Amino acid sequence: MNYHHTNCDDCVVRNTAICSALSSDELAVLNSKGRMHRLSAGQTLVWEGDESLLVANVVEGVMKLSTSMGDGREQIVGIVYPSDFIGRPFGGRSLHSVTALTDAHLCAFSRRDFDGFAREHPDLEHKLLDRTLTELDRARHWMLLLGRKTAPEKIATFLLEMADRLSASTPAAGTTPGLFELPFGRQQIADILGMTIETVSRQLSRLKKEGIIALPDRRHIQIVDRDRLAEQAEIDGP
Amino acid sequence: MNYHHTNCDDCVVRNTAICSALSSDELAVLNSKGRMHRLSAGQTLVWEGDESLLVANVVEGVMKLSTSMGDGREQIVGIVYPSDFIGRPFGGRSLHSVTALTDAHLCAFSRRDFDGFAREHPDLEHKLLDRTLTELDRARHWMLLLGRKTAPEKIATFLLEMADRLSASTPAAGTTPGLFELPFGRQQIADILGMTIETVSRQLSRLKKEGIIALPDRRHIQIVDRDRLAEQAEIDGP
DNA sequence: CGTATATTTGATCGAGCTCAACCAGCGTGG
DNA sequence: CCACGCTGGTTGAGCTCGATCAAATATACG
Repeated sequence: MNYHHTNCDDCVVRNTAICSALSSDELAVLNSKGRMHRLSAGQTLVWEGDESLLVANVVEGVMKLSTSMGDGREQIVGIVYPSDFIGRPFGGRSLHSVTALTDAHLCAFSRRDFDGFAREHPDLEHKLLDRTLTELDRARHWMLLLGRKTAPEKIATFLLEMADRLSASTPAAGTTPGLFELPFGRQQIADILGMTIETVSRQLSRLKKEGIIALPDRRHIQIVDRDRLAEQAEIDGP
Repeated sequence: MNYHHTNCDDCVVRNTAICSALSSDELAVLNSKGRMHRLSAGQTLVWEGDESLLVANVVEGVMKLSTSMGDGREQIVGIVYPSDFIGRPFGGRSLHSVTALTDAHLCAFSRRDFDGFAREHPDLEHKLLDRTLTELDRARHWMLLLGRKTAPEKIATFLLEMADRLSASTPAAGTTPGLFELPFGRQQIADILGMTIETVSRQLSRLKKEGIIALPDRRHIQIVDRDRLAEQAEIDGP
């Protein structure tokens, strides 16, 4: 069996996802419409251009949002972490694919059900609005990186952002500071930063040689000299 | 005098801006908190990093949202047309500057007033949410262009998008089809597409030489062969 | 008209892409 | 156990697209 109902009381994102806008009673109603959904790494939940049929909260795992061109060029346009919301409520079709990068765990709803419920619960819509505004800020900020930063700047910015985003979720906090596990391979880093896999690899090798980072294995990065990395990111803003 | 109250009944964006969610009575209340604000071309309303103190509907004119780096590199992250909403409601600071590209006409509110009013009017928040979701889709879609498209593809995509966006607003529809007026100079096109002014100029010259577009003057573009232009844009999606 | 500003065009350079070989880890089966 | 192949990552060599530097031309404006 691939999905089933669950009790929100046990939910690890109960207080961080948009559900936090709801009382226990309201949550019970929403819960009756939702289903737990498990995805394995690499599985795609929604394809670019699909009609938007479902929305979900991410409970566990990391996902990517991506668009691609006819010839295979791909751009990752968003990374989604636990307690984030995915899907396009209120009509329309999805303009990007949604794919699991790790095994993932979603709390999913049919868009129809969710739309109806949301319209009756302004606090929920408010939370969603707040989140969407933040995502929009984030996306626009990333446009600066894609349009104007050089390869060294892109990599440095990326590593700093990942360190912040993943430090919380990484294993025991007791481990080496600055160490984290990337939920993606080199090609995906390239697709996030708008460059090629070779350039990503070369830039990482360079940072390693310069002693700014260490690369314990394919998937782990350790930031050794955060200050020098920040220099390379060329902090923005006038 | 730079701004004053106005009557929403005469407002040209009354039925297209988020105000369309409100009844006349509600609108009267909101109106009492708002002020008409005029900006001249080039004026900046909000600076990157500023605390978010005001929000507004654009009534007339075109504006840009932009972020920039210490050394002057700039990326335009959004273009705002009449009936669009600007500003960052619900706390936080603005991550991008907001600047008028043409003389503009805003219906502005203090963020505090707006936040309070919005929270009491779910329909207004809903409209805003819908708009924000659309903007987020648009921004993410643009990330594909910035990260993965070549210069010819960027220019072609840009011209097609501008033709669609501006055809409505351009003077009498009776004019030559495919002709429109750009509200920006070459440097701004470059800052939208993440390239240099020289490359923009060269690409436009090439399209002209190939007979795909005509350039009546600095600010006007006429699309002569839409099909061939669309070819060059390399339509995306798998 | 003359001066400041925007745009085009030309010539050259180099960051990052492409093509290609190489290498490390790792699961499979002889 | 070790050879094998497979996937994913690294490294090298050369080339290309778009950036940079520089100059010429067009347009606006007093």
